[in-house]
Amino acid sequence: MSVRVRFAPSPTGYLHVGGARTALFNWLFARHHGGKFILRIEDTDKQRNTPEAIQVIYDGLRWLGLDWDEGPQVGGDRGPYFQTERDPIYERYFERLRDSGWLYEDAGAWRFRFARELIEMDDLICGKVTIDFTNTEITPDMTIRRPDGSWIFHFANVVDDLEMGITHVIRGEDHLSNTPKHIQIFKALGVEPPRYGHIPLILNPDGSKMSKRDQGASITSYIEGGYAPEAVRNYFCLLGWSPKDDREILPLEEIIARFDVSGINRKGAHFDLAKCDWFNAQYIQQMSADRYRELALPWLTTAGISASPAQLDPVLALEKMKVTHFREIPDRVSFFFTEDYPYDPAAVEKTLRKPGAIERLGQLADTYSALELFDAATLEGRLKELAASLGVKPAEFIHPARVAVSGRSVGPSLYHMLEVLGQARTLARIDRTRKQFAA
RNA sequence: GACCCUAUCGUCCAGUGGCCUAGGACACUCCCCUUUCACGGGAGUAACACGGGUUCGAAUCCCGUUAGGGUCGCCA
Repeated sequence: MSVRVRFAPSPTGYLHVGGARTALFNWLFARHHGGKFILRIEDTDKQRNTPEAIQVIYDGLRWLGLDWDEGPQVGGDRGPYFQTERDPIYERYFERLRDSGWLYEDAGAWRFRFARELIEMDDLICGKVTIDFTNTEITPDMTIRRPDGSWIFHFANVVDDLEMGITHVIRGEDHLSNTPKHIQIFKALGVEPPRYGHIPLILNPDGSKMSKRDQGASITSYIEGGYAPEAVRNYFCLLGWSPKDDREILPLEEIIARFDVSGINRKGAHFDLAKCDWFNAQYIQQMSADRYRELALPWLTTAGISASPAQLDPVLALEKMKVTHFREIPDRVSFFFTEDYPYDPAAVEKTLRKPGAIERLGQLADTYSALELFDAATLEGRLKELAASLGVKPAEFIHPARVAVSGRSVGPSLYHMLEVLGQARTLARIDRTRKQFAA
């Protein structure tokens, strides 16, 4: 029997990291086993059910690279994939249950009469769990249909999993206590329930339950925060799962090959954005120039910077080892793309106003204007020679030069920065700076 | 409150009875590299929740306690 798993979010207007991680584990499970990953939208809560809220789910999953084999937008022969469109199916199962005596009416609502017995389940992650249904006080019967005819989650969820041929239900631990109830319905229907695996929840750094407002809780915050999806996905994979060999940066193909539900931890994981940031920086460092530019481009465009790949790549390369989030890039490289860059007042005060600084800029410009080869190594050699010949430290030239051409006291390696800037622009910038800050 | 799950450095993981004076990573501190900021390299601080068993031997198995989380809806 081939594996069929599903991610069944309800549209709430955002995609929670916990949900995304659940989707990711289902997806990995499906890909590992060559099965199907199905997306089903549990949109029975009419108030929150908006096109925008559903779009957020699509966007989040697609961003993380979690493509679904069946579901909205891609179709499939077990649809429809929106619960609001599955009424006739629920009706059919409802009648079946009612006619075989499992249901009874109570104040207009329909309730499912639990079998009063012990329900044993063998969870893929938590192991054997037994729930005692013999006490009606502790486990009262369950409503499955409201007086207005609408369906309760437990019922619709079970019917959908059954109808869609779901073989493994991998979901958050918050459903662990619900599962025996679901198994009861499967048994009443005379159907073998799927295998269940409950993954631990993701907690805030302080151990509290992560909710909407918490930092890093929403997938949108990663999309808008300048993260590389492959980095975030890699970090999420390691939240509750590991390859067992201490490696952390892993290519997706390898994760798919090694992923296994039995390797999922039973302990809730505290979310650590600092580590997620580290993954992002690592991925950026190891990224191809094309991918790096591709991810940087939207940020540059938004900042009003437009240039050809040929112009962009050398500049971006200068910052590759320093960037943690793509959103930092426009600010880091802006001075390359305008001659009207601002001078940081603190840098001016500390460096350009230093006695002799402007004069040294003139000496450096003289040296550099004579150069025929304007590459980093030459630039460094000449600057150091110049400093030595005048008996001053290279820093006396380096710092003013940096401020002169960039307006800042921090930035890329000076010589590489000048090489990328080119001789003409370098000399023009030094010249203009000298005039502007001449004593 | 009842029921269920869980319990190794601050955090994420490794560890499934002897290889553990507990390993890796993030974060933090220090050093090196670098006359910027980073990257990189090196070093360091830091944990088996507690109490009982079982065993020649326990982080690993059992019981209890404590703590954390989850579920108890005509929400999903």
